[in-house]
Amino acid sequence: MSGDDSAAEGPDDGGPTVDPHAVGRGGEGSADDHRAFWADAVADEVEARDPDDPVTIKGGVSPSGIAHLGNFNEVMRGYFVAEVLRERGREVRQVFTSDDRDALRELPRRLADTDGEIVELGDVNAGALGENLGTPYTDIPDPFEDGHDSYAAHFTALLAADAEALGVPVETVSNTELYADGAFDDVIERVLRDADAARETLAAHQDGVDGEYVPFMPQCSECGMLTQDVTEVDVDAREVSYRCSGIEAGDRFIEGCGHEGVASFREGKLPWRFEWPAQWEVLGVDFEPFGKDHAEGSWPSGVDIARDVFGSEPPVPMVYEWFTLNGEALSSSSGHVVTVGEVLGLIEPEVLRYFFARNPKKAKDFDVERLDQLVDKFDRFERAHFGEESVDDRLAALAERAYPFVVDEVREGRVRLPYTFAAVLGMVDDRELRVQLARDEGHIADDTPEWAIEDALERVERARRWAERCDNEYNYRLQSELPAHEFDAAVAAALDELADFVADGHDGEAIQEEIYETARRHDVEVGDFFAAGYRLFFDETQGPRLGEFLGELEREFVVKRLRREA
RNA sequence: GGGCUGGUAGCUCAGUUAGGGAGAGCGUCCGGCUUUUAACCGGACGGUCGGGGGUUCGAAUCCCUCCCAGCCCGCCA
Repeated sequence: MSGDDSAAEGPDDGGPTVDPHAVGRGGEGSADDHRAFWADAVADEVEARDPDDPVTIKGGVSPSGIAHLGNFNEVMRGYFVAEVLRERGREVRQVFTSDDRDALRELPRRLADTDGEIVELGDVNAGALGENLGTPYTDIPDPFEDGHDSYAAHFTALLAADAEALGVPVETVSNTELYADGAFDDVIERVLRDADAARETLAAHQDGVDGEYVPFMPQCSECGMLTQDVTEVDVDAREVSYRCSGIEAGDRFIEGCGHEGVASFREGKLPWRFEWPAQWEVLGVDFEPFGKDHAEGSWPSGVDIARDVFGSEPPVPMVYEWFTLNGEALSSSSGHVVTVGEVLGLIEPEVLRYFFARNPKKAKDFDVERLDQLVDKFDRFERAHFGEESVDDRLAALAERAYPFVVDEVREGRVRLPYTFAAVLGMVDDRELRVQLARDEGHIADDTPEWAIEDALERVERARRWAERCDNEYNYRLQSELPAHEFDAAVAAALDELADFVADGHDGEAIQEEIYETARRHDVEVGDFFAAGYRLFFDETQGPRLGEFLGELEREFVVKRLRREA
């Protein structure tokens, strides 16, 4: 049978809904079934299958390089569904497969070291890495030589650390270990014993699958490369004979060593189209979210392979749209990435979890320059949950339902400093000064508990880092040393007079007023005088509201600085 | 070329599954905080809901068509 004749075998044949686009978008039920939170709609779908406990939710990626924010869709989309199911009394196991028997096919332009810091390919031994093209990630030495067993182990460890930082209890599973332990033996046997049926099923979805096609890729015992050149299959002995002839990688071909040998089922891998449904089978997967790249190719073929070859039902699927980073596609290989570790340096974990709680069907941009907007949105979401802000019904319903899954603990009385205000506070280092400024602005009250103040100040450090990273209009620092600058006579005289005023002891509001007055008395443009003030304290021509700011600083310091003495 | 998804205000998005008021935040502008300088408050401006056609008493929402973007249609994952 040729692939073209099988168009009628759509993925919707003979089973429950497997349209991956439909799930998470709501059901076809009555108005009562309408869900404010997509994870509830997905959980409905999972429970409708009446799965055995524990319900298993899977995600997975190849550890091909930096685990970036986009990869965390695999973790976070599953996480929310897991949490919803747990709340409904289900036992849930969330696993994440590191698809680490995949072969390195391309050298990524950028990598991440043991601390998650991004480094360029040139900073590691790229030549040594390049010799491993075509070899599974678990058989490639860790380029950072930091104690991990392999390239795969290095990057998988980073991803696991990021998941933990986000507070997601996910169990990482090494695909290579599943093969090595024989977990795949039975499914591989089934595939190869009925290779014709396997071929036929796959051919319906993929061109170029002919009678020669063997759905197993042995690993060469000499050079470690994977090969597609299987010369003989011995299903009973559970081994295949092969010739190491090399594999395709991207748009080129990597030559093998030519060795001819025999590999067991544990010494190789299934091609992806079979491996994915094999994972469902072996791990008993009930739900799996995946990116839109899998929606049209791998998913429909996986459904048919699961049903026709393995005789089992595929999991509940859900397609998520991809994020962009600053308007452009994330790409591990090109290095246009941001890691969870980096992001958590800029926003709180709950804000990032909120980012993932939003509609998975819509492409979202993660715009670092405008993180303040994301944080503002989270703050609104939080206030909506506590009924502290009137919002439209939709958001209110979402906030009521989803908020508890976004935060570690639902706790009233939290203080959230507006992000840009937190960035303003980041212009000074002194903790007490930050607190005082926040009090003046009304964000902290007399009866605000200490824990809430501590939590609130966490955001200041992050907003400070954001201002520095973006080098935006909040990236000012109070200068501890007197900036070198010459002022003209009128401005100098005005500054001296303002210094006297401050020395007399006035509050911030009065100082603000006096700045205007002083400028006028000396026939200095108000704008120029402010600029002089910003120059003295920030070595810039702009800054935060100056009078109030100076009113909070140590008086002696302000006076001396205005007199250009220190 | 075929298929799938998306396109709503300057920006980021909600609303589309189930037809009925076009919305939010930010930005901008104006005003307030006793007198331009970013934090706080109020108000205004702002959209042919990608274009066109159709169904309907009524369409951002349903149907058709076209345009644009991403993805898939690899013995890649």
